[in-house]
Amino acid sequence: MTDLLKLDDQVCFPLYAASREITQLYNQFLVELDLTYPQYLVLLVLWEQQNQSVNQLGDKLLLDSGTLTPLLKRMESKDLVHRQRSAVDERVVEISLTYKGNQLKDKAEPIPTLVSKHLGLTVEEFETLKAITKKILHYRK
Amino acid sequence: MTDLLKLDDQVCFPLYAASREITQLYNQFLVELDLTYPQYLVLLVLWEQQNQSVNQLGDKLLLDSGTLTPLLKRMESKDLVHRQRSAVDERVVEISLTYKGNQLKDKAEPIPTLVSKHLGLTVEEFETLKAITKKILHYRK
DNA sequence: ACTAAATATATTGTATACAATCAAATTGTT
DNA sequence: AACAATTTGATTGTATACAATATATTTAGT
Repeated sequence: MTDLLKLDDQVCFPLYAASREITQLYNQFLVELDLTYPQYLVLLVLWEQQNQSVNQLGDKLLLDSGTLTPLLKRMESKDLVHRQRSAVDERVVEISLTYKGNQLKDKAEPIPTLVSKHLGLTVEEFETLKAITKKILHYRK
Repeated sequence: MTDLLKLDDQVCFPLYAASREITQLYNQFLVELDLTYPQYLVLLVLWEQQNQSVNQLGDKLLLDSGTLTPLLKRMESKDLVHRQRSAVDERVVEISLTYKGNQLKDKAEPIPTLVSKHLGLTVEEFETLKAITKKILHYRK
């Protein structure tokens, strides 16, 4: 039987390495926009819905406040987002896009296509990969 | 047509999130062995071949010295590995397993199976995921 | 109204990642 | 041999990740 502890037989390692690989690939394009991949993800979520709490962002990106708070502060210092305490509930911090943050959407538009081309996967492979990784995420709690 | 910038349509985000998810899952089991997931990966490689340079580890794990050097020093301080300059080439640092690092293999053996069960993917899904992520890694240069 | 529990974010501490730079050692060429 | 180019790790600086804890606020139960 195969050795359970052989690096080459594990699924988790290529997944882990491929994830880093793609992040680096994105970063190559994002550096022109002075963005990192996680910052770009925050913008994706905000472009879909202008105003969201830290909590809502964390739910969608599966990131906790220990990651998001400093990340959002860096984005605020780059004038990409506003951070403001909710008047209704003082515990909530509302994140909204600045003009600059909004404007970046056009420049970001071509990036997913560029990344896809670099990866060289077929359409079926993309769909399969998306389906399986989403299935993994559904088993969390 | 679909919005290219919708989070839910991107492949890269579920891959990124699933990778973090699996790392956390591994860490839940590895914390008993006082290991992190990247440290466990280093041990995987060393269990296959007792003695390797930092460079060889980096080639296999696709990590650079900026990550590996401090990681290996932490592992050295936990008495899991030895770090020693090569006598043949003084630039090379040879990493070898300590007795303790060797002994951990038995305790680590059941972990991949436990993780697999938690993920709840079929055998076909595992194989497909492995194949696609490995394909992604082959496009690096 | 009072107070315990729950919620939302922030902080702290540790551990990756990785780009960029540096330094030492080795190799290749003349 | 002399020396430029290459190789190998280490270092520095910045940016995630995330567990654990802390703090402020709100909600719920009596």
